[in-house]
Amino acid sequence: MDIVRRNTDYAARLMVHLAKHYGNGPISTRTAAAEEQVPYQLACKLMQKLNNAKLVTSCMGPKGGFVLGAEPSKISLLEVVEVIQGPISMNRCVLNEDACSRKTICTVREKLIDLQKIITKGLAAITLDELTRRGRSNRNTGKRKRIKQ
Amino acid sequence: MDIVRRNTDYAARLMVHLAKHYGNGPISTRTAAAEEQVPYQLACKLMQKLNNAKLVTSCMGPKGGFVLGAEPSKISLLEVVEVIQGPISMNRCVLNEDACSRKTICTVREKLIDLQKIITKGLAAITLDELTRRGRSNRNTGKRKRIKQ
DNA sequence: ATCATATAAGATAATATATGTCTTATATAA
DNA sequence: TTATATAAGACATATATTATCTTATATGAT
Ligand code: SF4
Ligand code: SF4
Repeated sequence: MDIVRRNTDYAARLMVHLAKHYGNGPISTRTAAAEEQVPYQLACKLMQKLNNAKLVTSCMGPKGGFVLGAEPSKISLLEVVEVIQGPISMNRCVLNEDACSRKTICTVREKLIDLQKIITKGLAAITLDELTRRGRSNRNTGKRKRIKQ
Repeated sequence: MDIVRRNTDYAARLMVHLAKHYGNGPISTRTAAAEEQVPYQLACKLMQKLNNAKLVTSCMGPKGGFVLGAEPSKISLLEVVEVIQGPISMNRCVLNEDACSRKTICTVREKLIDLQKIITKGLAAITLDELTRRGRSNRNTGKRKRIKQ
């Protein structure tokens, strides 16, 4: 099972789509879903969730659609993940204090808590803003492979 | 759904148990399962998987059981995770090159690949060895950064 | 006012995955 | 030979995710 689930991936695509068109008025779910290859009915449900969480704002009626709830640079991938699939959980004992009776004698738990923090911070650092920038977004990671032959 | 699944958690407990008794001959699954509060039949299946992966060695017959396949300091939590639940996958496109047709135009994928590497390295850095040491194993006051590249 | 378009909400079905249990076979020390 | 323990895999159950379907509601345009 993937950490980022399919629906979350769909939602991320839709959010990036909105980010790309930020400032140009509402984008209908139908067109966003079509362009981002997300099943339309599913897209509707996902947009509802995002709307409830105020990550987007709905505009009903013809010529309606959704607009980002904030600037692309203010919305992180972590927020999308948490809205769609809930918080990241390294193990059941990490979020739920009394999920495991062995908590007090367990040596693994603390390690997993540390790791979870790292993951969460990593996702929080990815903004929609940078996800709209194609090709040049990883210029400062020292990674540059992809030199065309 | 938790990143570390229940069966993996069980397996980790069993492995830590074996690590605690490393050098004292084989430990039967029955006693390990009882002490670590793992359903016996499930424990058998998990030990089989660990055995196939050479993380433990089986000794059949009475007074038999399992012994770690290597020193506790040589076995990481990552290995246990991968044997029981398969490799960590941030998203389906990360491991499976052709899981998504959008791969070439996707800005999210590279970010997730980076994150996955961090998680994997984090799990690989946790050895059974340190999981046997109880009572605040991070004596250097919680500042465990430096995940080795 | 009416209509076409688009969101809102939630029930339901279909899949996929994970977990737990059971049965039978096999190896080996005592 | 026997008691103990692993080996292997079928089977059943539980849970979670994904997809679809239906009905209701809001709103701009005609
Ligand atoms: S055994 Fe430890 S790591 Fe596993 S669920 Fe319990 S407290 Fe968490
Ligand atoms: S859209 Fe991007 S991140 Fe999502 S599965 Fe496809 S390649 Fe991976």
